[in-house]
Amino acid sequence: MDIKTSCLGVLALRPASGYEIRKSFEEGPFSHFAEGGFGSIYPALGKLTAEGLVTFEVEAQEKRPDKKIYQITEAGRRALVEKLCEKAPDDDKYKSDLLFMLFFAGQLPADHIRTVIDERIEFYQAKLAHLTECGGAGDGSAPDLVREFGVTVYSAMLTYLQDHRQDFIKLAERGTPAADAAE
Amino acid sequence: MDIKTSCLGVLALRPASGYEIRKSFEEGPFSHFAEGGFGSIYPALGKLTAEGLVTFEVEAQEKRPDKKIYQITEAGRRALVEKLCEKAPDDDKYKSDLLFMLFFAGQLPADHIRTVIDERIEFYQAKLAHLTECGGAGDGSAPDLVREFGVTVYSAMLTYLQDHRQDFIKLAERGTPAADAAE
DNA sequence: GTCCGCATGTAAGTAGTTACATGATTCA
DNA sequence: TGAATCATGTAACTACTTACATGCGGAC
Repeated sequence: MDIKTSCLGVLALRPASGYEIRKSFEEGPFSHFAEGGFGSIYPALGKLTAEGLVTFEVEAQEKRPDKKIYQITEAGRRALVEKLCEKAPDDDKYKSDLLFMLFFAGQLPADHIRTVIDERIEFYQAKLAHLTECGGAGDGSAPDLVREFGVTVYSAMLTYLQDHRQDFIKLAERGTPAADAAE
Repeated sequence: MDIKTSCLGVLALRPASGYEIRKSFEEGPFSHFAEGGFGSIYPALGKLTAEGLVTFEVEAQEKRPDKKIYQITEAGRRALVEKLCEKAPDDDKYKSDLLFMLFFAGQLPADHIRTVIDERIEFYQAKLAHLTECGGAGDGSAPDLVREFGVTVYSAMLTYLQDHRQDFIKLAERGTPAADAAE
């Protein structure tokens, strides 16, 4: 999702500063679909303000730059709904750099394959742990259902990687050219 | 994966023209991780040629622009391996516009939710059909294993959507604000 | 005493998308 | 007759990333 809509999404839940928006991209419920650094968030908030989709209040702080607390406006909520109602493109075309790499497992060093798979397994385990622990009580709310989706997908990928880790490593050790079996 | 590496990946399997590379982004085994239109492919091939990573031969055609058949060089193969050995970033952070939208199911029209979910279910079914029918014979090659990964992931997402279609539609009908249950 | 968290922002650069430009052939 | 496939490419634009700029306070 584009950065302006992502910011609007976060602000639809509660007012926040640019810094807090960034944090919620990393930790909160939005960490599964949004991303962006300060270099994109601050300009985005500026544009949203200019368009009247958000407003902000300055909270003075000692020894730190003043904090700007952004709040979504009614127009902002309408804009968010409008954006979300635009026909969803074929986003979830599953584009994965890991898969791209594994496709060429036969031409790559076995050590590299092993390392990357193990790192990814750990990553998925951490994601799942996070999703499970901080998860809602299965209350059927939208955020909870979306969380469950994440659990489903990450579990599937984790299981697959664990089951096929050895297969990929063997391919790398043997050196099987990917071209032979390509469609 | 960036466009230059994607092109190199396709050419590592067989020589191809820019037009054919585009097709393989849509249909071939690369359709799960690569994408890009002519506007990015042709400039990328130009740069790869300048860097000596690919070469091309012109195949004259009547009544059509001459076809340029690109071929990967040894340096190109080395560059591909090098690129694939660069530490894979946290790419597979599962970023999904569908999930972003469903997170706000309570604020959106039920019709929209229904349509989008149904479209996505069909999309996954088509993907799975394609992966199953044109799939390798379970020969354990890298492309085959990667195909299997695709089947695993798409199946998981399909099942989830089918199981929770009604839940999301009900949320939209009732109008449950997402904010209430947010982390 | 060095790194991390808090807090904002700008400037330059990269990479990719979209629209345009051209044009024959084949299929419905 | 209209759309899709084949075939290449450029120009303008959009959007995002990375690096820079500043600086206190607290933890290790």
